[in-house]
Amino acid sequence: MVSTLRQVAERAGVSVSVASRSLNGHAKAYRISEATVLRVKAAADQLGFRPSHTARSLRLKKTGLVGVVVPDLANAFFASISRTIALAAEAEGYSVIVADSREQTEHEVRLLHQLEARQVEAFVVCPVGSEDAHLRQIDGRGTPVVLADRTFPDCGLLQVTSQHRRGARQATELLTAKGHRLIGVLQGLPGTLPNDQRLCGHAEALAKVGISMDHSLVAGDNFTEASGYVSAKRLLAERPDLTALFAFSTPNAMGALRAAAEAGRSVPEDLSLVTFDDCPYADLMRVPLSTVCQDVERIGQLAAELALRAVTGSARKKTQCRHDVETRVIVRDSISSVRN
Amino acid sequence: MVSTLRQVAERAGVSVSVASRSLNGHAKAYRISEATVLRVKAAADQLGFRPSHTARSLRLKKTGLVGVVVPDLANAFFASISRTIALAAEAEGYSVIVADSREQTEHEVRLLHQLEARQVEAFVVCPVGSEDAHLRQIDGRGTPVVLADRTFPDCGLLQVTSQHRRGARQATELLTAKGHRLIGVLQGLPGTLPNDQRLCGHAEALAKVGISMDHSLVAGDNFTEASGYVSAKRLLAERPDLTALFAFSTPNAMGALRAAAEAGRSVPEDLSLVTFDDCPYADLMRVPLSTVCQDVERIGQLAAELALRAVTGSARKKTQCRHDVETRVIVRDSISSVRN
DNA sequence: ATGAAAGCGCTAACAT
DNA sequence: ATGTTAGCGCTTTCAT
Repeated sequence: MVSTLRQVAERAGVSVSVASRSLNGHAKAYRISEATVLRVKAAADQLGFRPSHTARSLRLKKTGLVGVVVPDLANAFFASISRTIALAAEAEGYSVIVADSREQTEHEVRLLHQLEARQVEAFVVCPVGSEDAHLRQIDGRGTPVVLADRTFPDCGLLQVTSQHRRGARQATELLTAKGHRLIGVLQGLPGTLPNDQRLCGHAEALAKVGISMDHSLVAGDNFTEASGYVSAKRLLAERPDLTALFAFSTPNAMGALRAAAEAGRSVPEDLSLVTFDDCPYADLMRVPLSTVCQDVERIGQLAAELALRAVTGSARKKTQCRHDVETRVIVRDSISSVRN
Repeated sequence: MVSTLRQVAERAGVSVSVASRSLNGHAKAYRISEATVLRVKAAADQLGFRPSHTARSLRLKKTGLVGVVVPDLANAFFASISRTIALAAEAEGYSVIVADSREQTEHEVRLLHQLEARQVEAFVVCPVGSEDAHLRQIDGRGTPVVLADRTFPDCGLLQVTSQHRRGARQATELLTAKGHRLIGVLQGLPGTLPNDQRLCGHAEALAKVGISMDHSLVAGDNFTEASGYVSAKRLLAERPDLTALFAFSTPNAMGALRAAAEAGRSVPEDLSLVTFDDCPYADLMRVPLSTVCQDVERIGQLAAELALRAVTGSARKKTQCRHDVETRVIVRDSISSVRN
């Protein structure tokens, strides 16, 4: 704001158009003389000229902004995703506006609209809740929306998530291989694709050892620590015969750990635990959890690419709108064999 | 972008100014009739009108943007600060652009300039390195810069940080109270105020029990896990008589934990450890660390307030440009008594 | 090789 | 009570 293009032009003794072109590297395209270009550039940095991104955005109808909306920026998973997106965006000259929806749809909607008014060119959102109408609406209105992590079944939007079913199957297999047959599930938000796919995977793994899933062994209503704690507490009380728990998120698992401690069950001796997704310093925990961890970097990277591509790219190819990133099994020592 | 104010005005059969005023609540100030206002509003949402924030920014010379630059968004501490700032900013109608400097001054400078060009109205930065010239320069150029966490001695900028000296004194006292006299220090980045103040606090606590600080017991060159690991490794090898370690950050402490394990020293039995700042799920770690933890929420909140105030507020009051947020001692069990 | 001028969408004097 | 108009700072036809 310190100085405008016009001032630069005046100082260099040229018109604003020449100044603009010189500074934007359109010099040769407009056959502007070398000398002039130099003169303009000199004037520009004498004045400490910083082109107004705002004015440019208005003129070009391109803000160079990407909106990222996550449920909780303090959660390592979302912080990491945001970071990756920020780095990827930056590499393409974009900036990222982050917004924290505090796990509430109401906020999510408000923030989305706010950012829409700021004319972000694309959204990456890790949605809360199990409704996607508002997201589809925004996308339909012209700002591409890519969903990351928490996606929805049958939703036309671009989506990046993990191989939940396969991952969950592997997780449960870790348990069944050690003889566990009575496994409690601490689920996340029902109705979301990650949750429901993990449920499928779990059922598949159980089927392999000839048992069918008992829905009374599934508890929980969100990916939060509170949900994990409450449901583990309940499950452990109602079904003391459970030998293992499968937590659908790190916070769920942490809640379970606390509930287990309170119930006097030590992990892994009296209770095995496996979780979906990892957390920093997991190996330094009292109970290093065996887990099926998501490739957060890759998810963020891919989401950023899709978002940026949707902006610059031509037609939206509906082919493969969902990307399932590979998960990785990490065996630590939260699982013990069932004693017969 | 779908529709402009002009279209709304046309549809409502009024001029753009009336439309603008009606929509912005300046109706009564301009004595616009109730009926007109209603007509305009109706037209607006029939058209799904979203005022262009870009155009408004240009006109008002106010972008409503705050730039947040942190060394590593995946680090829980910075993620948390960013979150708090985002929430506080949002409450005032501002949005936050986050940028990750990857612990490198070079990137920090580049990002800062980029955001400056975007005309963010204020910065909150957790700086990397021990140079503040570029930050002062930006502030001098008109965009208020408030430093959070990593501040610098004698730097005219607004700063929010913790009571490092007092906190460090308390941390060391936790150790000396248990009889520790040979304490290794895993420091962060020398030259930064947090680091140097913590060193002072440490020395003070030692002085209280009649010993003076031995600088050969201080190692480390950054707040990273790598620095903690390497320096702990070295210290433990060179001075096997050390009975305790004081890590200046969570990553430093985690590095120390790994180094200790490799050196065959178990914490707290063969080595006590205290750290500055906390981390999520600290109580669920194998060794729940005693710590002096920072009030991240408060730091973020205060930083956001200062930044927002600097924008809206009148003259920059130079009085008290540094805010030292209280720390809190959390005793867990990483400290044992020295056996005599 | 350079300039004049239109206009992106909005707000706020300044008229009526 | 409502309309006209001049910009905000920039890019880009369209002239010359």
